[in-house]
Amino acid sequence: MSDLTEEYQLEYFREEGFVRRECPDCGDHFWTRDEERELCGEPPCEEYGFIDDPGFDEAYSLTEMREAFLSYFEDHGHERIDPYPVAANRWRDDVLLTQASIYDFQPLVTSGRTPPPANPLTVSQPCIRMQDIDNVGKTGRHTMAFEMMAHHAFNAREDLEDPDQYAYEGEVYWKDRTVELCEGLFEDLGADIEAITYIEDPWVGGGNAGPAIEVIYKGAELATLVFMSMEQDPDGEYELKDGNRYSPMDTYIVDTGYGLERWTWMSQGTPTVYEAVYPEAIAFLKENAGIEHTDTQEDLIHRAAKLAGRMDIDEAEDMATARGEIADRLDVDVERLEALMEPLEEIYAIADHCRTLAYMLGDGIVPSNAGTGYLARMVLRRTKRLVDSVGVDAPLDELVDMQAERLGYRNRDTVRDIVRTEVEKYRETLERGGRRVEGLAEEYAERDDPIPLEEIIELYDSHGIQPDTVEEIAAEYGAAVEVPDDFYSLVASRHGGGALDDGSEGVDDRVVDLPGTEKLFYEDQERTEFEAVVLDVIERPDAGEDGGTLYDVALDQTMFYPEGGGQPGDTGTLATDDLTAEVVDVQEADGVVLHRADADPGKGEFVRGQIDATRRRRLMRHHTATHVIGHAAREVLGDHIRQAGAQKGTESARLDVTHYDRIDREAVKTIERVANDMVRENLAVTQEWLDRNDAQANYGFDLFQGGIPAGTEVRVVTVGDDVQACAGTHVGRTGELGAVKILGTERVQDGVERLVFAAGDAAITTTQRTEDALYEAADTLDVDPPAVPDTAERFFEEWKARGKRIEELKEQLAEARAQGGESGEELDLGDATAVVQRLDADMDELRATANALAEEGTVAVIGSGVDGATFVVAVPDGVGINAGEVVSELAGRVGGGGGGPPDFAQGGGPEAEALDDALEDAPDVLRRKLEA
RNA sequence: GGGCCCAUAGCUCAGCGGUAGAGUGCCUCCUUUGCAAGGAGGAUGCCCUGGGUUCGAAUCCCAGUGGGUCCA
Repeated sequence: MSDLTEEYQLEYFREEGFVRRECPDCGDHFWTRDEERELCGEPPCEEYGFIDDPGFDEAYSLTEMREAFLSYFEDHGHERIDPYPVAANRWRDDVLLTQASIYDFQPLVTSGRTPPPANPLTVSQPCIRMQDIDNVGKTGRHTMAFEMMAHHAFNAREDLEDPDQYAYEGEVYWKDRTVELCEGLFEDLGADIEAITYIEDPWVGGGNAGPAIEVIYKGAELATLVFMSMEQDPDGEYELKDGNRYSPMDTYIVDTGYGLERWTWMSQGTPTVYEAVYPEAIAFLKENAGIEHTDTQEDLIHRAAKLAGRMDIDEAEDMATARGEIADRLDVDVERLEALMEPLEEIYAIADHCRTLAYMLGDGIVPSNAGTGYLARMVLRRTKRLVDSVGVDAPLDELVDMQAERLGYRNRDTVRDIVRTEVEKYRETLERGGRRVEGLAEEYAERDDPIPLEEIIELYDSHGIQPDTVEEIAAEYGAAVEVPDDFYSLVASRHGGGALDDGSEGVDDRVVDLPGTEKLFYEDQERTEFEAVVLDVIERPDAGEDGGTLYDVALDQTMFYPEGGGQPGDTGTLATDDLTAEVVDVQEADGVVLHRADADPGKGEFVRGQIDATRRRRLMRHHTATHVIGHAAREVLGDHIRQAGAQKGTESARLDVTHYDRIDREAVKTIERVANDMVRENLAVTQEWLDRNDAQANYGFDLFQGGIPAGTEVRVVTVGDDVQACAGTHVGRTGELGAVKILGTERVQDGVERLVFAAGDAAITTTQRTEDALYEAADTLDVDPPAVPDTAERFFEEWKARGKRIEELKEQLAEARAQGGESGEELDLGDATAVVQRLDADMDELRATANALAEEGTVAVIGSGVDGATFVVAVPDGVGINAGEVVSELAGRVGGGGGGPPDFAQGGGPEAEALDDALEDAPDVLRRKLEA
């Protein structure tokens, strides 16, 4: 077994006269030009040495520093590329947010399947790390949003037998050049390169690993140089810090990260990073919140900030303890320090959070209850709480907009609209929650009990109310609340970890060995017949719907479109001279199209393929219509509209789009109109294979609506102004759609709306179905279709009025019966009288009659033979008979049951024929109950 | 992607197998006529939709629709 020590013996270090040392404090090995140096230079071994003593020649703003970095690397042979969105889930499904520049190139570029946009390249990539959220503002150095400046080089081993297997070849540069470039940058900025230390710190992550170097200057880690060159391998020769074994890869990648904010901070030497990065925002917020400091206070803040930078808040779990220690060192009162620092910390956090929101919303993330949208919602709500707590009265959308403007976003109106909508939603949630808590607090305060933990968890988990909010409100009502320290892990335990089902079917070995199928459907989308050779037939382990055996037939070429991109696979037939096999489904695995058929045409046979042309045409129309609808929706609702999913069928299709509000009827009609304008213009639908990096550079990230495909080339489908990477089949011109009809919308989740629509003959069919329903309703009401709404309303109103009238009449009837003589025979029970009567009416009438009798002071036993046998028994006040018991006994005789309160009960059973017998026994039952 | 919660009068909600309720708003009258006035009376419900269980469902079960919320 070997470790990575050898990997750090750089030619560059030798030539430049570096020495390798071991830090006596932390034990790390590092390289330095300074022979006298003992410590590694990284906190906590050493302190920040740049506060009030900047490490570069000049002070740089964020923008200036970014430009200095990018142009330095441009001057040294790197191509500058545009940053990617912060929503990393737009090109990979394993993460939500972009947390490092290398995320831009995972997994397709790093694995060598897709070429990088340039090589070598430099980028300043906006990143968001939610992990640090609690530290933001407090430590002086943590930010949630940051830009990772980077230079990357993608190398492939030069001694490979088959260099073509990767999308890039040969070595661009490796470790020596990387360190040299890094040091050159320091020199350019006027740093004292003698003071830089390079700490050996092997990197492991996501199945890859390699040597890495932390670059420390004046106590701050300014860069990390990662040399990704190994992959996890049980038989690998290197065992690394995660306990796994690794072996070298064919590709090796220079992955660097330079924190833009830290470099800017270093150049200014301000007490905290925030003052260096957001000077305008902080000045604005301070003024708005009315925060002013005397010179002595200012001095104290300055001294406290320096100490805050030294504290490792991650380890000092408890903020209060950390604060206490700082107060001790400064020899001031903790309360005084806290009163001074807390508003400032909140303002720092607000500035950072607003920038985070600007990135998220500007890049098209729509707040939601799921995915990245949920993270955006969390940040927004947290920010709103901070803004309220510190007393800033500027609307949140304005604060976010300030950052969006600075970052150069163009969709600022939409961003503001989203923020306003979200703030309003949050307000409603708080209001709802507040009422709920008040109710609970009152209840428990009355009983003098503390509000149980279960309730607190329920309030948070189901209603989104923070425990401290509950405490606040509860205190007003004098109710106690106990929130344990591990509250949030208790909540987490409520969400039992569901087992991940990995949907990967596992590709059959025989399929892997087959050559990729030639896809004829891209060459001519109108053709429906073809001839092919059967390369292999694999019997499916699972039977078809009717129990018959199914076979996966692989051909050398095919017209059958395999399921993909929301378009179902084609159906049709494969015929030899001897038999015709029905193709019920078509899938693709590893480049091989598998025709799932109900018969085995025989390996090596010639087959004539015929696809179901009508079905295919409908699917094609719906696929093109999906692009048209998506484009129309974006035009009508805004640029944040993106595809969140799609499914095409023969009768209709659906497109899920990201949107922060319900799509109302008016918007639906407008989208429908715009879509049909596109149809009437009869736009050409073109399909071409383009170099992916060119296409991405031309059309931007919005090109990829339905996921990111691998490869050097992408298939691009253009419909008018709409351009998308798409592998599906399409009609030639939009005119072939005939008409597009939106059938409805539904909310899939918060922030995602589903548009259901139909095109062509399907649009006609579905519209006719809706019309049929209307005509039928009109026919029933005996009016013309346009009169249906008014008539329906009138009928409904009348129906309700009639119901009320009937109620009234039943009451009157009941009273008349009770007072009139027809109320059966009276029965003397001694203390009271009773009436036993059969009255074939519904339950309402029975109840009314029994009540009326009871009000007259008579015990009432009424039985009905309508719909089985039912009884109602009413007992006046002061009579010692339990109505429930009487009913229970009577109902038992008709095969049922019953019950109710002692003064009024009802019941019944299915045996109507036993009703009269039961009523005859009723007087006996009453007497017995009275005696009991 | 998963979990949990909710749907009842115009509004806010209670009721959780046995005659649909409260507060507020609304209408009428009285007392008054100043800042959330007081008193008396009254009207207002497909208890979200569809199935099921039951003698009986607003109430229990299942599905759907609409909303809320937490987690990854």
